[in-house]
Amino acid sequence: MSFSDWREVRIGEVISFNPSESLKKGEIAKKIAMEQLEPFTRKIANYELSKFTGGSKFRNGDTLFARITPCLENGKTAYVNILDDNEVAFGSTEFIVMRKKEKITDDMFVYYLAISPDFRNKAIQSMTGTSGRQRVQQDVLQSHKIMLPPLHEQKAIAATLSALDDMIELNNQINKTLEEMAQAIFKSWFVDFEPFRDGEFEESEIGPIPKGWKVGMLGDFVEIVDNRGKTPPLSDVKTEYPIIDVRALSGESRVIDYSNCTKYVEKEIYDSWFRSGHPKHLDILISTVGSIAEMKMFYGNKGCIAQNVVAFRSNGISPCYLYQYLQYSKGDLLSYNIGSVQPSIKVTHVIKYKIIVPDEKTMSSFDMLMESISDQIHRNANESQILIAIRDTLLPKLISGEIRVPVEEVV
DNA sequence: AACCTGACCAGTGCGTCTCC
DNA sequence: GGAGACGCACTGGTCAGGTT
Repeated sequence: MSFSDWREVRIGEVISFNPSESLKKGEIAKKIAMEQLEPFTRKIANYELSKFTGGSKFRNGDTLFARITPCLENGKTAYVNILDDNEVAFGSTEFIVMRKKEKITDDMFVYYLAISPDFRNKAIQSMTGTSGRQRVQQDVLQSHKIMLPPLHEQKAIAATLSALDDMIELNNQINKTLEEMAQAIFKSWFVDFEPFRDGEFEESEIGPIPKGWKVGMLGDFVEIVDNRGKTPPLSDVKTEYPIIDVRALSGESRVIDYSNCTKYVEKEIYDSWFRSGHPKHLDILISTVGSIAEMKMFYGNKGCIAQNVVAFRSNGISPCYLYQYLQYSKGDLLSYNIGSVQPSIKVTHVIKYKIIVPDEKTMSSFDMLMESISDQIHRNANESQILIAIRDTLLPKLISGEIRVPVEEVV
């Protein structure tokens, strides 16, 4: 293969920016807000139906490119595929809409071009504006020159990257289903007591429970690890000891997404500074300020908890049981909010929360069931991290032609 | 050592101004 | 009059440092 069929073009010649679309004021249409874009995620998580008042307009196959700081830097770029054919939707005024040109560019290739480091860096360098609200200069992007492969090779490049994104999305979907299953089983056993219906029940301080079970305070079944409410001296470079802060606890999955961790400490600080210790495998990390009662299971053994995060280490009950219990009780935990300016919960209050503790046999069977689900979720999340790393390594090399994808010659 | 407070930065929607 | 540019306002989240 040669480069003879790749040609130098200005991006504006081969991609339409903010193509004209019409929506009447007040018309109900699908709206995709900035918050619905996840960093470096192709798929759009959600949309709402809303009256059109203004903003960017787009169709299926378009790429949405956040142009305002810090959304752009955070990689908020997405590919629209949640609309019907010929449907026009609208979104944040801070999206640049990028659309393929018929027979010149491929829509999925446009998306991968938009998330390629070269394009993103050009966009970030072009940003101007005062009061800290920097925005991309669209004309700089349009006049930026790239080497464009022929259409059939664009499709091949996009298909390669797309296959990886498909697998990542599938893993996420499987994990979502597993989480729902785990919660449904928990509810059936410990809220509705379905498997124990035929047995004897006895009164407890929070209602009837199967005979032989007990009710206790959360604090009796967990040890608490926190970091004294302070921030340790941080490392200038990425180390193997990330600080897990409130932000890292957001998201639906129980597995921490370490790409949300941006602060690290040196080994020396990790070893000496945190007097109450570090989270251990299967501890449950919970946020106590801001987005309160967000929780994750901690897998592995490296990481430090930030202030406003505490670790619950189960003591005498199964960690998976504790996790499902806390997830189910999230509403109750939120009601411990004492913050006036911003939400906050105190551990000293939360540990008084009353929980049901089943007999050992039940606990152990539940744990066996949950452990396999929990392990699978962890494995899938890990696999996704690896796929993301592969995609991010391949992407700039494919877009620039450093690595070529075999394609059928087209006559 | 734990708790509390307020400063400050980040993230986002909205309103207004300007230009075509 | 419509669309884009751009500043403002508000909320969320982090963190240092004072108080208990």
